[in-house]
Amino acid sequence: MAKQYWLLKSEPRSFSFDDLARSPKRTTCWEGVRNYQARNLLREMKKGDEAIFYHSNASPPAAVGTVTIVREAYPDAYQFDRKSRYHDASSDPENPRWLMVDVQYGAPFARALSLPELREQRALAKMELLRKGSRLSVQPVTPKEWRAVLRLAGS
DNA sequence: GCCAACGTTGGC
DNA sequence: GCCAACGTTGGC
Repeated sequence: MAKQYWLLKSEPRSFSFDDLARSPKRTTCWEGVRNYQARNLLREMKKGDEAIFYHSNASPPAAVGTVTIVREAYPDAYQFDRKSRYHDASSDPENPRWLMVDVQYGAPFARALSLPELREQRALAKMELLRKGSRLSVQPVTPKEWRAVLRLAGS
């Protein structure tokens, strides 16, 4: 099975790429995905896959580095935590609705790639991130797009 | 803060 | 099954 590539969005005010660098083992669980399409993509992730770490709701919004999937999808415990903003009262513990993966810090880009700059790239014309109205927080990235992004980042 | 795009909910 | 109302995401 060939390595797959992904893009993960995070609001830096909640959890930034630097926060991941400072996390124990430079690893975190990717909790809080509450969208079925995004969840289905989490389920397809394989250990060793890589993802672009993207800062949404930032100024400017930007791709800032890479992470590696180090644990494949497992139930997101926060869905059963009444105090969590990710609590989902209608999820059945016998058949958990929401999943998460673990990701590990990979490499920072030599420079952040802002959303406007990404939009200028012809090689990225069809990238999900750049589609009008795209809101998915977990997105597939083609190998071609992956290479184009890393080349642009000078990585 | 505004608002477009999208997903979900729930009445019918 | 339709669709209006509502909530969320996220760029600007």
